[in-house]
Amino acid sequence: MEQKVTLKKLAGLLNLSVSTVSKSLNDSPEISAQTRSRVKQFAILNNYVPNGMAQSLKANKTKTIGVIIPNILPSFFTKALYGIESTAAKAGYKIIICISNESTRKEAESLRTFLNGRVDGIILSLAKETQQTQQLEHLNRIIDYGIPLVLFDRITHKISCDSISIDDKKIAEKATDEMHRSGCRNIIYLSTIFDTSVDLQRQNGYALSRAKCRAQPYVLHINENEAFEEKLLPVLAEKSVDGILAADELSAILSMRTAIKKGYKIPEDISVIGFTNGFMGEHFLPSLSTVNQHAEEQGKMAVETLITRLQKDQDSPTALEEYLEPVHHVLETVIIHRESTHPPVPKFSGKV
Amino acid sequence: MEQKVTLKKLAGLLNLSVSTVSKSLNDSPEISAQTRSRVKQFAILNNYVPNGMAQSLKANKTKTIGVIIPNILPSFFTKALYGIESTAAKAGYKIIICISNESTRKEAESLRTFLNGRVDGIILSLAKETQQTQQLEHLNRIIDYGIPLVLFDRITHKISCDSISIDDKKIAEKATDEMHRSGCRNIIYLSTIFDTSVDLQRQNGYALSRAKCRAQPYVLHINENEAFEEKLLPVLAEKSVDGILAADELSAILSMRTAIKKGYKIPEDISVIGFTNGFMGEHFLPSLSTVNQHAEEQGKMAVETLITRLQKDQDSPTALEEYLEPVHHVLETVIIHRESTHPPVPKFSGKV
DNA sequence: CTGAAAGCGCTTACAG
DNA sequence: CTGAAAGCGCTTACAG
Repeated sequence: MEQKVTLKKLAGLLNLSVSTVSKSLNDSPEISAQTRSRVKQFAILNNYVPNGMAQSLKANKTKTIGVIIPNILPSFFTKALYGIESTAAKAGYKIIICISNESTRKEAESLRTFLNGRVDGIILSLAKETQQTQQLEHLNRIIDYGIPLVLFDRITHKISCDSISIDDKKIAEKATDEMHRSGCRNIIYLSTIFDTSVDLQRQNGYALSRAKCRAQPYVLHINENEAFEEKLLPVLAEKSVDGILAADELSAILSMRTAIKKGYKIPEDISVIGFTNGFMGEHFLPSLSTVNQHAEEQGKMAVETLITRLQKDQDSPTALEEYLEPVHHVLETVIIHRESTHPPVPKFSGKV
Repeated sequence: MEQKVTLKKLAGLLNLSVSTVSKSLNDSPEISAQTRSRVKQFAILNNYVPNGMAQSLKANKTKTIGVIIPNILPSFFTKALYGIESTAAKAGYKIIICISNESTRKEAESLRTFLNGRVDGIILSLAKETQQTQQLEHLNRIIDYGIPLVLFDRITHKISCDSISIDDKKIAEKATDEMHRSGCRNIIYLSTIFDTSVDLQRQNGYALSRAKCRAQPYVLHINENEAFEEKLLPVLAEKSVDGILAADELSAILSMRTAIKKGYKIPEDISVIGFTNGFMGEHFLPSLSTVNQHAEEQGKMAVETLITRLQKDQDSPTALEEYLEPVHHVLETVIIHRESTHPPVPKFSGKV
């Protein structure tokens, strides 16, 4: 391991000034073509790599994005992260990732460390606890600080920043409608992610659909540490359930598993629609009909929105920034029909 | 968004020198207790956050770790990343993550950007292409540069650095042995990650076990874009397959799925053991018996090993470093028996 | 106990 | 076309 080679060292060896070397490497027209190429060759020869910390300090930007997600194991977040990483990489940005583990404290801590100038902007999906308690001071601090923030999936409109989401309410309503049209009469809503914004929206959409059919909505919340069988099976029996809208992939799979083990047939006895389009649902037997949340696309949009914001900040004086309204991207979603539901029945279109 | 508050600004407002303010905030005993607390209070009042870039530049360390993984979607890597993130966070390190997408070029590019001093050390699992072609120059460059590198899971011993892995050969042999003892006679080896180090090791272990039974090994490689049914079903029929050792979770699930759809019963007709302990295998019907690769633990060990190395580097003069031999941690693994295999038959222990 | 100065490795107006 | 100087925001020997 040799001593680190710096501009200064290069300059010494070349008998040039640090400025000239720096300008040459940055291809400044100020410097003669000859010197430029000489310096560049010499730099390569010496394995020179500019110090990113010094560059960032000088330029006051880091070309890195801070990403905070509540959890990495559900495939929605894994895929979103993939979308974020690949889009950021293409744009020349690095990503620093933090997992809040659904805890507001951890979320706030990660956010605080991002105040130190290591990231140009932040992409975040809120922790369950944050959405439950609505403690948002740590987010507002970031905004006050002037660090661009983009929320995705688990968002809030109580703070002023860009966001990416899907229309959870609308698609949940549609999914419930479709199950109803295919013959399901006793559809329940099942969730393990209760009190998140997405859960609430999906629940609303579900309730709306039920109301249209003058059916009583039934919402079942199961904790991750609770026994699925114990909570689910009594409900299936009592309510003669023939349709389940599950707010996340895991609970969709677990309910199919539980039902099948008990002797129910899917979709003959019970139809199931889940959220997120992950491997688990795709490869289960029967494969899961599901709302495609476009996880990767959400990640991609989050990065693009953030970068756009960063560029605007750069162009316009800080005062102008107040005029830049937050943008809220709502992605179109779609239901992927697979084996856990009956074939979809077309909507009655007599009116048209 | 106010102007950023710096030491200089603080010093101006307090009528103190920058040095005194800096020392106070760092609780230097040089400064009187009174001044210290006055400065600290004032700093909090002004929402002062030290600039991390400047600190890193000065200290020549960043408290961040670069992580390069080939792919983020397979649950092994998702879980490993989780282990890395949580362990790093506990130790006060941030992680920058890059996904090589199994490409040597991308791996090398990410590695090159890590040369710029943004990370203190690197954790990496090799891209498939890198393992196939054995191009390792980009890794050696990192070593020459003196940046500590820890390899995990997909490792190589051709470069001199720390590594974390499991004994893939031994556990594959054991898994095959167990299927044999439970009555399987025609066990095949199935993989979609061929030519990785782990695939080769598992194949070796499998072959060893087959040899002990004087049985012919049969290795089936399927590409991700190939139709699973077309490749697998003929083999199942021709070879009267009654056992499958699958080198990854996805191919284990896909083979169960394919076999079940064709009318085979699992484990009655065919036993299946997979690798990685992920949700998909855990919740499939039947649930998958699998080798626990301790993904999270590997991630954790990788971070701990790296941090140990960083501390050694700090303590010892560079010359001494040559004497610090690489350490290779090989984690103990275990087979988790679930529904895709017959209950394990105890090993014949007459010798004891 | 406090402060002036140098330096981490860069970039960039400004002089010559 | 080249270079000296200032500065990004910190820390830390060294003086006083």
